[in-house]
Amino acid sequence: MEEGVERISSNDLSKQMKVTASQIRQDLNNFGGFGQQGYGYNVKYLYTEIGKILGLDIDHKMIIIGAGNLGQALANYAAFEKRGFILEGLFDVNPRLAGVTIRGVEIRMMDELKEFVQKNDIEIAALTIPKAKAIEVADLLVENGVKAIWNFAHTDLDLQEDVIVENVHLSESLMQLSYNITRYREEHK
Amino acid sequence: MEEGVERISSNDLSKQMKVTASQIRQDLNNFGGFGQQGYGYNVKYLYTEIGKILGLDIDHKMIIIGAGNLGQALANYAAFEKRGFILEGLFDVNPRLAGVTIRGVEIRMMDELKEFVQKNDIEIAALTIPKAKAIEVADLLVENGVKAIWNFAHTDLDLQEDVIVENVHLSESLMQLSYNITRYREEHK
DNA sequence: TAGATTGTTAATCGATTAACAATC
DNA sequence: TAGATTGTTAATCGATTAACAATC
Repeated sequence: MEEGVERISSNDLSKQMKVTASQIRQDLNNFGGFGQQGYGYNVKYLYTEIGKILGLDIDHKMIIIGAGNLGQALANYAAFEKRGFILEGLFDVNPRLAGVTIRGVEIRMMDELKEFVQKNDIEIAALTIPKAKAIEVADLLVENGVKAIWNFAHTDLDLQEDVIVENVHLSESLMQLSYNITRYREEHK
Repeated sequence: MEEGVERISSNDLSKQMKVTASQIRQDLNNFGGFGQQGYGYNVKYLYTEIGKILGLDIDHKMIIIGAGNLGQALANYAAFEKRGFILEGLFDVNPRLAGVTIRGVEIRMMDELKEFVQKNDIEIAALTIPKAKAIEVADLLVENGVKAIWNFAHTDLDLQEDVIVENVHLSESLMQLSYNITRYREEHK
């Protein structure tokens, strides 16, 4: 779309994405028929439809718990807003951060969390706090209506099954990298 | 191991990990036989062996390019050292950061990068810089001996196939979460 | 020796790929 | 109408699960 391409075939997509054309057609058809025989897929239309599948056509109110380096990094990442993720607040325990704003969003203290979540109908909470506090904060969030947790804490959360949890465990990602280095070395020695 | 458990059966592991016992045995046996009939798996031994498979028994020299919030968050995460990932340096373009240290590691300017990588035999580089610079910096790193890139930039790197790339695309993770919210809603409406 | 539990083979299941009729 | 390319069915492949003989 950025390159101004108007239509694309599953075959061309296949080359760019390094998956088979068959799989692209099969997968897209799980969600509906977005193409047209003899024509291919209209890029703009496909983009919109995939956005709908992913829920990017709807706004999601979000807060970040933990305004340390990682929390601030997330808050500064403007592209989230573009995708419908609206940052409503940041929370931390550090009183030095009270009232500081990042991209216009205020950092609040943890004792305000409960009321804030209820009043502002927060849907998603990003958890960038230490392991020790993560489980209890997650419980509090869920009790007060949060539907999904984006979990950066180095622990697994065991929440009721109607709560969506998306884990980002950076140490696992680094171990995956390390495994690939090791495997590559063994295959080439 | 943290709970002082000495031995464990594939069946008990299965319950904790939410995969079948069969799969645990099948998967472990891809890498060798780590258990003993009638006994199960020795927890400490299994931990060590999995560490070896992942390459955690060997030290990996690492640098971080980009000392913004995300780069600093990574640098502050001490648990990496424990797993053998040794942070040797941080790099940034911002002259205000020159000479600042994080956990004893100095932030250097980008013009020192090439020489530093060569002299210090850097194996892994974490890339926490904007998209626009990522591709060119990745090329420079690879030219000077870096074997693996931990890529946080919002772009895919197309490097020679002997370079290991591990992508952490946070926006994809957030879209996955959004998809799960959407899917859950559709299943329960 | 009896019981437990692995390592491994065989059976099943699901996901990927190939093929092609439908249709723009 | 001819060519292109989808949507979809059928074939293949690989991964997961079940079963059980080996053995601690």
